[in-house]
Amino acid sequence: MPNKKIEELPGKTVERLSQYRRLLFNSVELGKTNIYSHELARMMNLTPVQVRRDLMLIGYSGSQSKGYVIKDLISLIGKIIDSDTGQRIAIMGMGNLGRAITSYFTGKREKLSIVAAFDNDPQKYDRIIAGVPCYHINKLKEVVQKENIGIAILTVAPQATHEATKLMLEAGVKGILNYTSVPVSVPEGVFLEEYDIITSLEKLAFLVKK
Amino acid sequence: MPNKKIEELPGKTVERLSQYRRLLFNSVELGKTNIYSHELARMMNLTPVQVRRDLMLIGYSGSQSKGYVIKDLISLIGKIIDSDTGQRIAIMGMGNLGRAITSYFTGKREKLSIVAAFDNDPQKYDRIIAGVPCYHINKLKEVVQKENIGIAILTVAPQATHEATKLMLEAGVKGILNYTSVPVSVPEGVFLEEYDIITSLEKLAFLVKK
DNA sequence: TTATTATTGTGAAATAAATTACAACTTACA
DNA sequence: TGTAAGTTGTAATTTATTTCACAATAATAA
Repeated sequence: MPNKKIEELPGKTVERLSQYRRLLFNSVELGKTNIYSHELARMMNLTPVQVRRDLMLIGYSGSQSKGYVIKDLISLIGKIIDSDTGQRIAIMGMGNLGRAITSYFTGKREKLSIVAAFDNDPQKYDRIIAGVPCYHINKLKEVVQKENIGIAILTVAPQATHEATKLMLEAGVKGILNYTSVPVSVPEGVFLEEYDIITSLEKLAFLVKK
Repeated sequence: MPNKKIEELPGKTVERLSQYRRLLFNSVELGKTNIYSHELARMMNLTPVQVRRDLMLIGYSGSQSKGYVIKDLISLIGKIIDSDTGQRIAIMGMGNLGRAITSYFTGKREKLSIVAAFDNDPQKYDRIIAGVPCYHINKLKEVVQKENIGIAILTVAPQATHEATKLMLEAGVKGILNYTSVPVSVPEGVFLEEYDIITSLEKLAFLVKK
């Protein structure tokens, strides 16, 4: 029976679901049809019980003899984490990192597409970069609304972070993925994920040093 | 009084310390000498009590009237998270993402430096890219040991992830920052941080959809 | 001097996430 | 048939992290 409160899934579980699905795609390509919790666990560097608990939370049941049916599981994870209509994404700042993320990402997910980029460098706007049309930021609100963009990825220079965030929020995006080194704030109802390379490296350096 | 067990700081606290320090550098440049927990909290999108607790955990005390002394705090955070001798880092895979990270990072931290890159594309190895010497992977072990590299950043293609990890572990790195979309495993005593763009976006899309 | 306000420091409680322990089921096969 | 091995599902516990509640302190102004 599916969980009554699927929207209350732990954040960590949601992250792992995304990764399970990716590994399951690979397994399908290798011709597998079923998979055990311990196989998924080993691929992800987790314990089998963690895998089973995550799947329990989304209401999926396997069989004791065959484990989980891969294609059903892929499809259920899709129902839970994908938006029905697809999510449209904008990338703010077409520097090295912006371009790298755009090329890396494009075409990887049917339900998630980067449909616009913004920059204020004349070398960049009014052309197509990494397969995505790049606009001057004075067109931001118009494009975000016309293209129905719900998520923004920030890859601008540190000093431009707050202005970029402000523009995106005014244009109405509901989620921000911040890759700059500057923390940002968002109002109630908007979601934020922040990943900063320097922080990650400093944390690792701390752990290694101990 | 400094915490007896500084090496048992919560991981989240370590991450925030890195970010506090960065914001404190900015504040110093703006001419500030002291700062209150609520100011730091607002800049980081946290509660003041969380800031105070983090500082408590590292054994730093402020004053009720003046708050915290910025330069002392910067220096204490440095003592805790920086390695005395500095940490040397290698980047594995000089594609778009590898180059973007290298250029973004270079020179940002005195105690952390990217000193080598590895790739197996003849267009890339045996030259300097983004300011860093790039070697063929058959020189990996030699260079890692000679350069005393303790941390590796993985930015290779998905299918190369496991081989890249294996080589780095054999060469003796103690920390891996994995930016590929493939989960990796590390043995006891090696630290791992994983950040995958697709997972982050899928998580955001899930949150936005709710 | 005393009350008021703003701050830090921290024990205790609440919340989030991972792990343990084990019941229940299925298959293989002695 | 019975039992051993391997699996899933989940309650209970443990661990990690955040938040609440409030005591203590310092500065300010009545």
